Amino acid sequence: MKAPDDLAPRWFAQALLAWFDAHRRALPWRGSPDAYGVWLSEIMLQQTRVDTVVPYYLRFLERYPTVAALAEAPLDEVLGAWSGLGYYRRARSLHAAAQAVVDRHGGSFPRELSALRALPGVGAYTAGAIASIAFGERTPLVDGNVARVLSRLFALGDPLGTSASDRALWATAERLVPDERPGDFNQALMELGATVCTPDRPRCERCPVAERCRARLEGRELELPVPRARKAPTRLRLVAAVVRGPDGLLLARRPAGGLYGGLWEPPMVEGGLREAKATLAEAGVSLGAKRGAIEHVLTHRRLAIVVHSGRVDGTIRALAPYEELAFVSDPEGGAIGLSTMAKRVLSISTVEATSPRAGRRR
DNA sequence: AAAACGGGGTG
DNA sequence: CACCCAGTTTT
Repeated sequence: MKAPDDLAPRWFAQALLAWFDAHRRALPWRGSPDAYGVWLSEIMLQQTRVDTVVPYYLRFLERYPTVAALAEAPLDEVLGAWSGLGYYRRARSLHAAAQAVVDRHGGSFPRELSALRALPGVGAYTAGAIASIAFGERTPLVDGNVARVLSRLFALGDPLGTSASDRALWATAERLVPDERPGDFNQALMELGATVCTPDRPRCERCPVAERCRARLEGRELELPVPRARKAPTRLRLVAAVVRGPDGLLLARRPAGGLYGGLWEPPMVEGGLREAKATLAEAGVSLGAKRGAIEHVLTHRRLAIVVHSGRVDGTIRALAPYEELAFVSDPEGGAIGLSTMAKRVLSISTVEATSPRAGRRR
């Protein structure tokens, strides 16, 4: 694979850095970045927008000022602070990585790419971000923004997400990243993608490198990058039982791996009402009146959830695949992890209690 | 190499 | 509604 050389790396870095110095957004993790802050922000920013991350980042930093403080916190509390951010495995990895930094690196982050890469939740992108931004190492990185910018600049036509595309993008990024200010350069590339070289309406008139952008010169900026093929989301029908007892709400904890791993929710089972009734009965929960229904949409899944009230008959028994069932007095207090989906199910039954006609929200 | 993994903003 | 976001991990 021949590296494109129609764009001189030095000129490119100079133009991009000058633009970045004039147009960079003021974000809470910028300024004088330490490895802990960079790492925390980068984990949160994985597949998550800047505006969404900012309040979580500030809250985390206040609650866990150091990596040691985070390492000592209970996992359930960290999941509680993460609730609503999504991709909950990140929170579990965050906690495990904090403990690894304390146990294996004496409480300070390593600066070698391989050591960073070995931390849970840290892949090629995040390792490159920490190494370049926090430690000034000449390390490339490729995220969604960089992929789009480079695809257009060099007219890279491989569909995103393929190994061919990955190879070309990382090789290109590696060639461009300068010895001086590699962290600023990487952030500038991402900033350009986020604010100028946007997916739908690129503002080429504001782009500092438009004069040497191949896609622009060929009038193909809207055709690149070629998106990866998308699979239709699978549909899932679920029945949820909202059980209120004297000690609070009956919640179930999901298994650590997989969807909503480690989070709590009202017990729910897959399938139709008849099937759900039988399964829940085995766990000692009997289903009452229907309270409403919601549809919760994920990237690759559509959950149709019918919400019933429920009652415990005698003793509660295990309910697969949940790890544990327990009555919780203050589910949204932050002591445990609760997904937005679970909160919606709970709000349905709460709203329903005072206003019987309330159906689907949003 | 492909699929799983959340949630929300945007046009 | 479709797309996509400062990706990583597992299969």
